Amino acid sequence: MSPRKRYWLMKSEPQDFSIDDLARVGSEPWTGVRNYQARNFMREMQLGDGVLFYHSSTEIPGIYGIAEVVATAYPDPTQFERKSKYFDERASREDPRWWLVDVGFVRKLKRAVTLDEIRAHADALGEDFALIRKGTRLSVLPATPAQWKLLLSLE
DNA sequence: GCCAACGTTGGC
DNA sequence: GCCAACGTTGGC
Repeated sequence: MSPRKRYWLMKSEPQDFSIDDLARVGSEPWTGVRNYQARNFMREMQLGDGVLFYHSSTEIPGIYGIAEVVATAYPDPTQFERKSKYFDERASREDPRWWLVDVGFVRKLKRAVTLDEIRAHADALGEDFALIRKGTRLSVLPATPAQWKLLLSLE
């Protein structure tokens, strides 16, 4: 028995990597996460888990598409690449520090669900939704089935 | 570009 | 173990 499907939200700056980029390449290793909490969430992910693809640091922040987990966690190769901006000299292949999953394109939303709209439903989403929790800047965070359903109903 | 909020680092 | 300094995130 495979564990029950779980849901997540993953942020990306569209100038670096957008939902259109994901649509073009099909799937992508989620490199560059250097936050332990976000890393730990990625290590919990299972094949087929649902991902809300969020655009941050852009004119209209919000959820722009749906993706899914297509490879479970493995060491982020950029931590070993000296030329990479994600290089981490404290990491070794025997003892990797950073892990990632591969994310696959599912579909774009018919229209974006903006951060403003998400905030307008803060009460229904509940205080455990980290995206709009004060002071939280996690780039990878969990969503409950109810939160997933509500967010996509705003599409 | 600004800056609030937060995480990490490193001296002590 | 404390905490100041620094770096990063991400909305505005």
